[in-house]
Amino acid sequence: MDIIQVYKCFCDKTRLRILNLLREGPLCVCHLQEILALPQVALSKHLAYMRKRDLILASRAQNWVIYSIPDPTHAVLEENLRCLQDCQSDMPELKKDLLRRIKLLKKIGANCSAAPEPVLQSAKCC
Amino acid sequence: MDIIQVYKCFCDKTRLRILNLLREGPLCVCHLQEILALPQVALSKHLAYMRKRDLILASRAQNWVIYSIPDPTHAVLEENLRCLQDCQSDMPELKKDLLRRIKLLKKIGANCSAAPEPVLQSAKCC
DNA sequence: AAGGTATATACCTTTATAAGTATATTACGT
DNA sequence: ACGTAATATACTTATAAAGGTATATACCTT
Repeated sequence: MDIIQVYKCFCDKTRLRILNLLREGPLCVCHLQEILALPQVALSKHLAYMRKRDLILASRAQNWVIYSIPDPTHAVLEENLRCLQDCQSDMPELKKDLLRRIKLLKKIGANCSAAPEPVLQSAKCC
Repeated sequence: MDIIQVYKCFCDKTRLRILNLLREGPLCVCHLQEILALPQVALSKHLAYMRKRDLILASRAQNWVIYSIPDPTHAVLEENLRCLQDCQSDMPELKKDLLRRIKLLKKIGANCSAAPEPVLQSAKCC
């Protein structure tokens, strides 16, 4: 992993918000979309950007794509993901996003987040 | 300090090399130039880029401008500067730059690096 | 096969960045 | 005042990135 590419991923607000969320656990695109309240295409492109640089991992589960942070990761990435926690005060969005995440997961029963490859039986996302 | 601006500074190889050097102590532009073996204008622009974002500090000493990393700095910056040490293996240039720095400082007597505002009496840089 | 939902890609436009050449600025020595 | 060294800025060009609109792909349900 190229550390410059890691920094490139971190130098955009939307990507920081995405990483901040995935740090807590996997999420499908539609949930990210709901939490971040951003257009689908914007999200999709930022996700592709980070996927291409190996910061995040996509796995398809039926109709949905679940994004997550791969487990054994680079030290720089690890450290900066950890930093995101301390940056909640610098970027109020981060804190709000996490609250919205909890709220959403409570509402839907935490399916997506709990398992990296959830078994979804209905046509409803989680 | 805006953490996104910190990451923007870190996502360029030349800037990483500059920060890696300044981490060890202040340096004037001409020494940076000698160590990094890059055109003056390139250096000057990257320094301006980081100066504008408060990552580095410029202080004039006679004919020279000494760059340094301000002392009480942001946690994210602090952490990533520290990370640079561990990234020596990821980016071999970093290690080589530090060696060239030592060599240069030995040659000139470590003037620039030792004092943030060195007293230079001759027209020779350090 | 057909239609719907979820996600990704193509294409366009605007803005940011990087690197180069030339020139300006600042401070020094004479 | 003049010349010179050190550094910064203006200008140009090329490339990357961000956001938008439209469209394509993948999978599911019927």
